[in-house]
Amino acid sequence: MGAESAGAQRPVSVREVAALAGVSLGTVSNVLNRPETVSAATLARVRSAMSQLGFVRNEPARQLRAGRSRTVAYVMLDGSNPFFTDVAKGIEEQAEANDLSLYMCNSDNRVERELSYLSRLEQQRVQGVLITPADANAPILDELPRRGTPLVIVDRTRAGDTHCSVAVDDVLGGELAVDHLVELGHERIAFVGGPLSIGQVRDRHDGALAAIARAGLGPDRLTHLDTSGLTVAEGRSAGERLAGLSARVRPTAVFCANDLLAIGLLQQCVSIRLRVPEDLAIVGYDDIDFAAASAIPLTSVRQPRRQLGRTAAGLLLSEANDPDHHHEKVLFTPELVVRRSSLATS
Amino acid sequence: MGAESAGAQRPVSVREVAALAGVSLGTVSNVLNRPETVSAATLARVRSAMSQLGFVRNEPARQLRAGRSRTVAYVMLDGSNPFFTDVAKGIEEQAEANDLSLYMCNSDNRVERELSYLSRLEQQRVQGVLITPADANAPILDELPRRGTPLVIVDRTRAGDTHCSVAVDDVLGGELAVDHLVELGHERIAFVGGPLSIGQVRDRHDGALAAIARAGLGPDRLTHLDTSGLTVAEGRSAGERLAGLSARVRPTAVFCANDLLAIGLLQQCVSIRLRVPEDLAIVGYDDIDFAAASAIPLTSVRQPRRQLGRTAAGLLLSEANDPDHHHEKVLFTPELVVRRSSLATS
DNA sequence: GACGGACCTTGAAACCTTTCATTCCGGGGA
DNA sequence: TCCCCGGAATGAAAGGTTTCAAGGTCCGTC
Repeated sequence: MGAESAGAQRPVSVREVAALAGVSLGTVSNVLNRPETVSAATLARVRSAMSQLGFVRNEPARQLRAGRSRTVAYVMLDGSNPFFTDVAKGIEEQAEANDLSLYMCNSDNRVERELSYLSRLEQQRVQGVLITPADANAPILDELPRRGTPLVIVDRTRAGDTHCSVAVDDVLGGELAVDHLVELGHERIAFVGGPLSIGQVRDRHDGALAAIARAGLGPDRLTHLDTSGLTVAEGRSAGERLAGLSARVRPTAVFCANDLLAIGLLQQCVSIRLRVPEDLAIVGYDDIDFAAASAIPLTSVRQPRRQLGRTAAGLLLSEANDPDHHHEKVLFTPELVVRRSSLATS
Repeated sequence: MGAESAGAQRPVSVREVAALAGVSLGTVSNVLNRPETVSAATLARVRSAMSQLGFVRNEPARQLRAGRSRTVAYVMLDGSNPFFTDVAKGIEEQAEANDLSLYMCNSDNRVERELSYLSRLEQQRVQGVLITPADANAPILDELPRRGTPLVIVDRTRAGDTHCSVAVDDVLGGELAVDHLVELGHERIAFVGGPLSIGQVRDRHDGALAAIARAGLGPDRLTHLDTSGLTVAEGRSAGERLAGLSARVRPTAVFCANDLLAIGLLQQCVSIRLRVPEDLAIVGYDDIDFAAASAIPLTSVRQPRRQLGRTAAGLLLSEANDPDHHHEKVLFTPELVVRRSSLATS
C-alpha cells in the first residue's frame, strides 16, 4: 500500500507549461510576472496549463536570475524564551507587510550554531539577517555586511557605526529594578544571573551597581549569584543556594537577570516555604506573559518586545533597499511593572 | 559617515576564483565538492583565492543545478507556546545530525498564513516540510507530497495512508486527566478549551467524556467552557466565567485543553481568592516547563515533546531519501504528572 | 624508447527562470 | 493600396554551480 505515492516525479518547469499551452517560454514568464501584457485568451490558456500540470515556480532559479531573494532571517538566542518569540512576532509583522518570508533560526546560545546558521543564510543569499548574537563581537558580524548581506543587531548594541541595532537600555533597566528595591528599604540585595559574558546580563548588573551606589550603599551590598544560563532550572538552583544561607546574611531582595530565572527562583522559594515578598522580594526582567501568571505575580522590567522586532526589521529593509541608508542605533526605554513579588503588603 | 559601507558590491563567483587561482571552473568546483581529487598545491591556491576574494557559495545556483536543497522546514501552530518550541528543538537535533538547515515558520493558527508559508516553502524546493496544521484537512497537505515535497504531520493525524504522522494519543490523555479527577471524588467537572475545530482540543474533550462515562456519570457532569484559543488570556477569561457561578453549581474540578489555559485560569483563581485545589482542582495539558513553576504547581498531562520532533524529522528524512519508504503513523502515549493543583491535601 | 596507467585538470552542457530586443500581426490613416 | 503603429508573442542570452566525459601529464615498466 502507498507504494505509488513514493515517486517524487521531476517537477514541472515553465518549458512544459509553454509546450502544453502552445506558447513560448517568454510568454509563460510574462503570465507570471507581467500578466497585464498578455492577451486574455493566452492568459487563460497558460494558466489552465499551469494548474493542469501542477506547476510550481522554482524559487532558487528565479533568485539566481534575479540576484536577490525574498527572504529575511532572524537568528534568535533562545527559542524557548518567550521574550525572543515575542520579538520574532514583531519581525514577522514587518516582514509580512513587505511580502517577505521570515526564517527563524535558533542559535540556542551556542556560538558555533550561530556561526553555522549565519554562514548558511549568507549562502542562501537572504535579503538580510536579524540577529540577537551570542557573541556581539564575533568577527562574522562584520563580514556578512562587508560581503553584501545586511545585518541588524537586535537587543544588543555594538561600538562603532558598522551596524544598525535596536536595543533596550539594559543599564537603565537594572537601575529601575534596584532603585525600586532600595526605595522599599532593602539593603542586602542579590543579583541573580550569568554568565557575565552575556551583554544583557552585564548591563543589567552594571545598572544594579549604579543604583546601589547612588543610594549611598557600598558595592558589597549587591551580592552576585552567578548562573550558567538564563533558564528556569538555573533560577531554581540559585534559589537553593539562597536558601542555604542563614536568615541573617541572606539578602532580603533579589533582582534576576530575566524572568525565567525569577520564575525558577520563585518556585524554589515557594517549595521551601520562603515567603515572597516578605522574606525575599523578587524582581525579574522582560515581563514575559508568564511573569504575571507565576506563583506570586512577578514585578518585572518590561521591554517593548514587539516594537523591538518591528523596528529592527524596518531598519533591515531600509539597509537592504535604500541606497543612501545610514546606520542607526535605536535604544528603547524599559519600564518597571510592579506586582506582588516585590511588595511586602498584607 | 558610514557612506562607504552602503555599496553591496556584486558577489564573487567561482569564475573569478578560478581566474585568480589560474585554474578552470571545474577545478574550483572540485575543491568545493571533492577536495580529495585535487592536488595539494592546487587546493591551497584555490582556497587562498577564495578567502582573498571573500567567495561565498551561491546556494540557489547550487540547488538549481543539484535539484534539491539542504533544508527542511517546520511550520508550527503557535510560536509562543513552549510546547511547540520544544517540539522544534527535537526537530532541530535531528536536522543538525543530518547536516540540514531548519527553517521555522509560525502559522499562528491562521490558515491563510499556513497556506502562504507552505506555498513559499514549496517554491523554495525545501527537502521536506514538517507541519502542525491549523486545518488537518486542508487540501494543500495532499498537494505538496503529490507534487514532490514530502510532508509529515506533527502532533496530529489524518485518516488514510497519504502521510506520515507523529502524534500523541490525545483521547487517552483526556481520559488520564479526567480519570484522575474522578478518582479524587470530583463529580462536577469542566472542560476548558476551544474551539473544538482544533483536533487536539476535540480529542482531549472526547477522552474526558469517555472517562466520565466509564465512571458511570452522566455526560451532563462535564461542562464545556468554550474558549476562542489556547492562550493564557483565554484561560483568565474562562476563570472569570467560572468565578461568576455560585459555589453550588460551580464545577469542583477543571481539565484544561492545554497548560497556557490552565495557567491563566489558575492566575485568575488566585487573584479572586478561589483556592486551588481545595475549591477548584485544575489539570492542564502538555506539562510545559512553566507548569511546574506556576502559582500552584500544575498537574498536567505530559507529552514527549522532544521525541515527537525527533521522530517526525526522522520520518521526513526517510520519506525524502528512501525510495521504498512507506508512510507510517507513530502514536506516543501521554503520561499524567500529578502536582499540587489537583491534590486537596494539607 | 614506447606504452599503460594513475592522477589531475579541463570545458561544455545542464538546471530553470527572467529579461529585452526583436519579430509578427492586424488595423487605421493617408 | 501602402505605411506605420501598437499590442502581443518570441527566442536567445544570462545568472552560478555542478557533472562528466575527455584530455593532459608524468612516471614506472617492459
